[in-house]
Amino acid sequence: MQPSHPSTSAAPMGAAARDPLAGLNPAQREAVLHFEGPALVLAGAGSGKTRVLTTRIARLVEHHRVDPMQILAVTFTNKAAGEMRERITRLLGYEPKGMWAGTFHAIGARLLRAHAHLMGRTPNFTIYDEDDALNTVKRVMEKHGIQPKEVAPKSILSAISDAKNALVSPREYGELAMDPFTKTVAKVYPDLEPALRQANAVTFDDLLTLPVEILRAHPHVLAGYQHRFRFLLVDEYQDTNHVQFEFVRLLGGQTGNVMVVGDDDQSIYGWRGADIRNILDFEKTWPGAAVVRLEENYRSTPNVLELANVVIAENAGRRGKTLRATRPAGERVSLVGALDDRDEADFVVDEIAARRAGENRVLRHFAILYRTNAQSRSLEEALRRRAYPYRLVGSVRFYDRREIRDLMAYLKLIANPADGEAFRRVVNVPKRGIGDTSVDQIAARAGAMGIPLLEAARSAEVRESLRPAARTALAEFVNVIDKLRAAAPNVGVDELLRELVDAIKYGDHLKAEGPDWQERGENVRSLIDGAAETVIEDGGEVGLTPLDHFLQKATLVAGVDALDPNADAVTLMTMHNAKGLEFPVVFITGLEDGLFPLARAYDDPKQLEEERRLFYVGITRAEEKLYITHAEQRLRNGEKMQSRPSGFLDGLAPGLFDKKLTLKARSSGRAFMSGLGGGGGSGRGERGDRSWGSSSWGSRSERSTGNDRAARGGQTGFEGGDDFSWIDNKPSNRRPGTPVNLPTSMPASMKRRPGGVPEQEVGEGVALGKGMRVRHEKFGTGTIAELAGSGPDAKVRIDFDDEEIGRKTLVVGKAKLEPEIE
DNA sequence: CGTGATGTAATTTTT
DNA sequence: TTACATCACG
Repeated sequence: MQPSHPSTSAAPMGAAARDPLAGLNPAQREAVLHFEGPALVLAGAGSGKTRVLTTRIARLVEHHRVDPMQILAVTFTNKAAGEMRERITRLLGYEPKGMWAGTFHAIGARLLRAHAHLMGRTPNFTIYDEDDALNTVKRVMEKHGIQPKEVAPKSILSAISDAKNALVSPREYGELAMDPFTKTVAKVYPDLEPALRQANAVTFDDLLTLPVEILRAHPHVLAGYQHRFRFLLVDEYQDTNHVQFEFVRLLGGQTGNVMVVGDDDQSIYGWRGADIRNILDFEKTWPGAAVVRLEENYRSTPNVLELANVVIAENAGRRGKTLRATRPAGERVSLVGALDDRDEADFVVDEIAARRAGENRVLRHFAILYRTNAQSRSLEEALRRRAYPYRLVGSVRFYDRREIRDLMAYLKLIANPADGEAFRRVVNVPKRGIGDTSVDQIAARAGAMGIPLLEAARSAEVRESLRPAARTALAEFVNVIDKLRAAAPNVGVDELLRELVDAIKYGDHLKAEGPDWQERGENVRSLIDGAAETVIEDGGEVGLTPLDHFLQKATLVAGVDALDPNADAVTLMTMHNAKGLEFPVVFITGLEDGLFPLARAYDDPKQLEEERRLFYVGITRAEEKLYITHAEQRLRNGEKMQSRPSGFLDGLAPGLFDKKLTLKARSSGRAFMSGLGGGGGSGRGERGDRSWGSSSWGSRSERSTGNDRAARGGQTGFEGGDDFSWIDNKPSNRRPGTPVNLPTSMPASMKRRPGGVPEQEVGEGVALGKGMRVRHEKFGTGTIAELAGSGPDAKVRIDFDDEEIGRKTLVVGKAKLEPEIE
C-alpha cells in the first residue's frame, strides 16, 4: 500500500510516525530492516531512498538500541544532511544527538580539525577556495619559473586535484609523469603542500585526502573511529571518487556495517573523479553484501518515466534497472522547438503564466533546468520582464561577490594569521597605498624567513624597505587585524563584522568604488545577518570559536544549500544542481547538439554517456509535467550560433512526445524543424555553417561571411556545396528545406560527432590535423601539436616557429588561422 | 601607486 | 559578452 500522495520529500504520513514500516514496499522494507553487514541499495530516481535511509537510522536507534553517536551518515549536500536530521528527529520524537551527518567534505573537515597537528596544521586552519588554491599554485609556478602563458595554472591545479582525488602522492606522480605537461605538474605538486602548510591552509581536496592519510598512518586513530562509527550510511554513492571510497573502506572495515545508496544511472560527476565502479563493484569490496533494488517510482507520471527509461537504455555498462510507475498517467511530455534562446525563454515563461492561472499552481512548482550556467541569462531576463520572482542556484554565488569575499578574507586572516592569500587580498582593501611592489617586498621577506606574511609585515626590516606612506599604512593595517583578533574570541561573528566594517570604513570604500554601492551594502548587511544566525544555530562546538565555524560553513556551502524552500519563486539551475530535487513542472532547456550534450563530449563515449545520465537526472526531476525545449539559434559568446536538436532526441519514438513549435519558430518557416523526431538528420549539414564563417580561410574574398548569411534570412545551407563533396556521408549538398530523413532505428547518436568526420573541420571546410602547418595573423607560422574538441569550440595547440611565441593554445572559432601557403 | 585604455582569450558541470 | 592581463600615463 502506497501513500496517497507519495513524494520523496513529503513528510511521512501520520501512520508512519506510529509504525515506521507502514507504507513501505517490500524492497524498501528489506532495506530498512537490514541491520548489520554491508548493503547496497540501488535506488532509482524517486524511489523513496531518503525515506529508506531515515527510517533505517530511526530503526537502528529505536529498535536495535544503537547510540546515535555510533552513526555516520554521508550526504551529498549540507542541506540534505539537515533534512535527514530533521526527518529522523520527527521519526524518533527526539534529536539523534551525537550522530554525524554531512557531506564528505564537512565530515573530513571535522575529522581534520580534531587531528590537525598530525598534518602540520592547527585546528583553526583555513579552507582555501578555488581562487586561493589557484593563486597558491601560481606562486609555486613562479618559483619554478614556469610561465602561466605556457601552462595554464588552472590546468595544473586541476591535474593536481585529480591526483589528490585518486590518492596519488606527489612522489608517485613524479614517477608516472612522462609528457611535458605532467612533468610540469610534477614540479609544482610537491611544493604545494609545504606552501599550504605554511599558510595553515588546506584545499577542498585536502579535506578528503588528509583525513585518509591520517587514518592510514595512525592505526590507533583509525581504530578509534572504527569503534565509534559502528554504522556508516552513504547517500549518492555513485558519485564518490577514490578518496571517498577509501575513506568509507577504512572506517567501515572493521564492522562492515556499511550501507550505500545510489543509482549508477545518475552518476554525473565523473569529471570530478567520481568512479562509477565504486557502485558497480560494491560487492567485490564488501563480499556478502545485501543488494536491494528500489525500482518503484513514486515521483513521476508514467509518461515522464517512459521517456527516462528509453533515454537511459541507450547507455551501456549499467547495472540495469527499470523504473516502474506507480502514479496514474498524466500529461505527455512536450518537446518544443523555439527560434532562438530568447524565444525559448519567452515560451517557458508564458507556459508558467498559463499554468499558474489555469491550474492553481504557485511559482515554487516550476523549475527551469539547463546544461550550463550561461544559459540562465535569457531565462532570467524573460522572468524579469514578467516580474516573476526566481531563485537562481549556483552561477554567482553569494560568497563569490567581491564585497563578501573582501570581508570574508578579513575574517579568514583574523581567524588564521598565517593565511597568506587572505593577507594579499585585503592588505590594500580599501586602498591604502600598499601596492604590488610593497606586497612583493613583504612576501620576499616572509619567504626568506619562513614566516607568514602578516608576521613579516611587522618586522622592522620590511618596514624600512617600504616608502614612508606605505610604512604607516601597513602599520595601521596590522593594527586593525590585531585589534579584531583580540576581540574575536569574545564576540559574535556579526559583531566582529560590524567592528571590521567600521574600522576599515568599508562603507566609504564601496561608495568610492561604484554606483552599485547600495546593493553591495545590502549584501554586506545580509552577511552580517547570516553571521548572527549562524552563531545561534551552531551554538559553538568544542574548542572552536564561532568564527572558525562560520568560516567553514561559508566555504563549504553549496548552491542548493542556500535554497529557501518557502520562497514562492521559479527555480533556475543546472541539472547538476538539481540532483536529488523534484518539482511538479520541469523545463529542460537547450537540448541542442554541442550544448547538451556538450560538443567536447562527442570525443569520448564515456563522456557522452555521462551527459546522457545528466539528461536522465533532469527528466526524472519532473513529477507531473515535463517540457523539453531547444532553439534553432542561440547567442553564444555574443555570437549567433545555429544549432540542431540534440542527438539525445534522435530516434526517440514520436509517441513519447507532444511536439510543437513556438509561434515565432512556426512563422519563421524554417526547414530545420521538420527534422524533429523523424528527420533528425535534416540539420546535419548545418553544422559546418554556423555563423563563424568569418574565421574561415582562403575564401573570404569569394564568399559572404556568416553574418551576411544570417541576414539573408537564415539560408544557412551550403551554397557552395561543391566545396564539401569531400565530406563523405554528409548531406552537405542538400539544400535547406530538403529534409533528409534518417532511419529512426538508428538512435545511436553516440556514434555521431557533430562534424561527422574524424578530423576537425574549420571554417568552411578545411580540415585541421596534427602536424599541419598553419599561419596566424599575429603569431606567424607554426605546426599543430594537439587538437581537442570539435566545432568552433575546438582547441588547437600550436608550436609557433617564432621562439618568442612558442606554444600557444587557441580556439579554432576565434583565432584567425590560415593554412600556410608555400 | 593608481588609473584607464587596449587587446586577448575564453566560455561545463561543483564540494 | 566579459574577464583578465598588460601597458602607458598621471
